[in-house]
Amino acid sequence: MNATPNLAAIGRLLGDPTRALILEMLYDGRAWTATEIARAAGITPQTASSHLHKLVDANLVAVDAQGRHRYFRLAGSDVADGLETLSVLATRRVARPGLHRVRDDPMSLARTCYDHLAGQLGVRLTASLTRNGYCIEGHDTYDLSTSGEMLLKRLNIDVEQVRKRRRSFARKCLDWSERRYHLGGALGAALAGCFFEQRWLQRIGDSRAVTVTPHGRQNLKKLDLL
Amino acid sequence: MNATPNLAAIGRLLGDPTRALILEMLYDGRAWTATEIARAAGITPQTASSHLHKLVDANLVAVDAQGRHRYFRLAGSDVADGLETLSVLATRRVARPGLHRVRDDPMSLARTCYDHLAGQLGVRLTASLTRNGYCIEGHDTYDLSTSGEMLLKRLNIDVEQVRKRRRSFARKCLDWSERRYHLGGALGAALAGCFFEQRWLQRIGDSRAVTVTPHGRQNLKKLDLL
DNA sequence: AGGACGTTTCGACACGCATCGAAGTATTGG
DNA sequence: CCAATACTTCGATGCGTGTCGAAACGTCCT
Repeated sequence: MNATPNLAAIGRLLGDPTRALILEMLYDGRAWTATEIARAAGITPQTASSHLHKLVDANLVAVDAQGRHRYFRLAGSDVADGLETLSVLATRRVARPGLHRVRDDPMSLARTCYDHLAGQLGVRLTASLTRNGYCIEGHDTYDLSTSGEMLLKRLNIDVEQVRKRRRSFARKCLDWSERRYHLGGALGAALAGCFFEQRWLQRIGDSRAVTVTPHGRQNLKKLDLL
Repeated sequence: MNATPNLAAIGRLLGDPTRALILEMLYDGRAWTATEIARAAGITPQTASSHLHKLVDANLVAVDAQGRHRYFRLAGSDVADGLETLSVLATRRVARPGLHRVRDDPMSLARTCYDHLAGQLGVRLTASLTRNGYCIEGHDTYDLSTSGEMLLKRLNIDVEQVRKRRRSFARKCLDWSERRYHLGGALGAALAGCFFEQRWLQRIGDSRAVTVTPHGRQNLKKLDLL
């Protein structure tokens, strides 16, 4: 029998450039129709349909039928986590210690990783949180200090509510562009959600890339988070 | 630009059945020559060589040259971790809640996951450790209690030494066959190493599968770990 | 009911790539 | 220095599968 079941199968599934593109498009949790995806990927709808159903069969993608439209979305945040982990494996190919070039494209500067923040912004925010003692870095997680709880209170985030979620509270998520950890889990999602809600951050078009608004920069600096 | 760089590339790399087989063979950290791998995989040496060099180019596999022999091994434990994560994604395809059939092949019963224990045995040991209060389960990690430290002392494991390692101390590793967490990280490796050393466990042939020796079963029961 | 639109199925084609035989390059041992 | 062994390179072959056109199927709107 196979030691790692269907490893080849899942690899083949992710190995097609078009399917990888589709997964990237679904990465942030939003749902799209097959035709929209086809247009974005530069393929015909029937090709997109074929790919999407392979992904659905593998339970990586879920589909919601609404009338004649079918909305495809990632089956869960764990799929995004898995893909992010895989991206870390992928960047091993350019791993040259000491030769780390800073990249300045929007995606490397700031992006969403499913529902929390990644890229230089994500790593920098996380560093600020630990530097100011709001978060304490563990081996695989972060802990929230009492001052951290107060910070969240000031941001109108209900910490108890966040802790109750059926997922990791504050996991360390490895960043492929920075090759450093940033804050993920329910806490990371809550913070990112708050920033978007306050219009401190906004998405660049329809991509995963994110910019800090002037208003947001001002407030984040005031909190010594930037 | 690509959001998840080379996702398709790494996918294609893992997507070939033969390469997946090779990776499985290297999974436990041991090193093999191209010819040995070719024989095991049922392919010619030149085909194996081709595959191995693609894996080396991607930094997933490292090679040690010794005379006319070249020993290929996994580039690091993080590669094994990434592959295990991917296997979890792969098992989504059969995820039927409530329909979990117990599998009784050796690989599902007990195996190594790089350097710690997985399968039913790994999950069961981990459950015993937490049940007896030796370990406390966190969101992404385990913590060692004072009674747990004493247990390790009885097993002649130097906890301080293990803590010093540059890797997660006691991470939760998700098991593809059990779909439950088991103990990984430096602590998991130390425990597994101890058990092998004492001949409480032994490998089945050259596979990742493991059996508990009668002697081992007796001692593990005495410690209330089985 | 009929037209429009989104989606899926089918069949044909073409490209990519895994595979192997043959030959070439290292390294060891006599 | 030559034979033996391990490994690599090259070129040819064949299979798998991503792709799209054509057409069928559902659903919505008028």
